[in-house]
Amino acid sequence: MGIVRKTKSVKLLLNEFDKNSSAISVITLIERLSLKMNKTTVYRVLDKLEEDKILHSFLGKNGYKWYAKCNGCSVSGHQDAHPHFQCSDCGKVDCLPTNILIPKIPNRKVDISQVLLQGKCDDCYV
Amino acid sequence: MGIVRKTKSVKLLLNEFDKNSSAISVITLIERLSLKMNKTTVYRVLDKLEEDKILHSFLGKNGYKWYAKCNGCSVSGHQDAHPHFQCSDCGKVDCLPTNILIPKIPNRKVDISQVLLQGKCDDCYV
DNA sequence: TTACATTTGCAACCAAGTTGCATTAATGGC
DNA sequence: GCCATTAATGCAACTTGGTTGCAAATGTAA
Repeated sequence: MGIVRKTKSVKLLLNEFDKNSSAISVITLIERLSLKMNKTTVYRVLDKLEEDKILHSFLGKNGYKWYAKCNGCSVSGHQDAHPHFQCSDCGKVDCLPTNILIPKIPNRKVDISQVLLQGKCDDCYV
Repeated sequence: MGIVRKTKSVKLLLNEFDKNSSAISVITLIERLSLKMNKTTVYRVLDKLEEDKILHSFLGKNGYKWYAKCNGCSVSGHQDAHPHFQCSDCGKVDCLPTNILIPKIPNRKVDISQVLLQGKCDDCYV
């Protein structure tokens, strides 16, 4: 049903994404907001923000859930074909503005494509 | 250190991949072999088979670990740039022989690229 | 201000994967 | 084939990301 009430928890979470341009893992959010809200609330609010296409989620390298602000997504059409890049050194994750070309797969209908690239980011690349 | 001894567990696991051409989730393997070996052993043997490049692993749609036979991988060079396809209906996962073209990303060094496509497979596509 | 549905906190739970350690079983040398 | 060595296994307990049920708190429309 998405977000109905602008509660303190919703504002706190949105604020985290406003002050940070890259993706944030749920684990980090729970840790960072541990004094201000319960982990159950973190999970539930993130769920709703994703329903409303304000955030989108994906899985990082260990299967942990990450969230990032949606850019150019509407409730009707969620545009999540962009790849995500995770640094194997510092663990940071970014959404890449690039668009990956997924070739037609015979006998299959592709609905979702998830691309996770791993390597060294700008800061960690010596 | 990889596989050193050809134990019963190793043979049983390899046998599962021989009789099945698509990828198998660890969960399925543990379930299927529950009478013949412990889940700890399943995890440990799979680890070693991956070290030896006999199997390769990747994460399915819920972050669960899947394994599949390596094809054209050697201990020196592991070729895992192929995408994986998971059916959203039956859950089956296949390695696709296609090769995805990952564009150069500025300021970043890409070492691993993981592509998970989701949709309807041949059997479930009405 | 009130009423009521939505949201939250809490505690208990679930399940995938890991760890430590004592026991078992491959393997190489004889 | 037998034995000693050491890798591999089983087991039970644990870790941890994520979920659930329910009572209490809180946002909002009237």
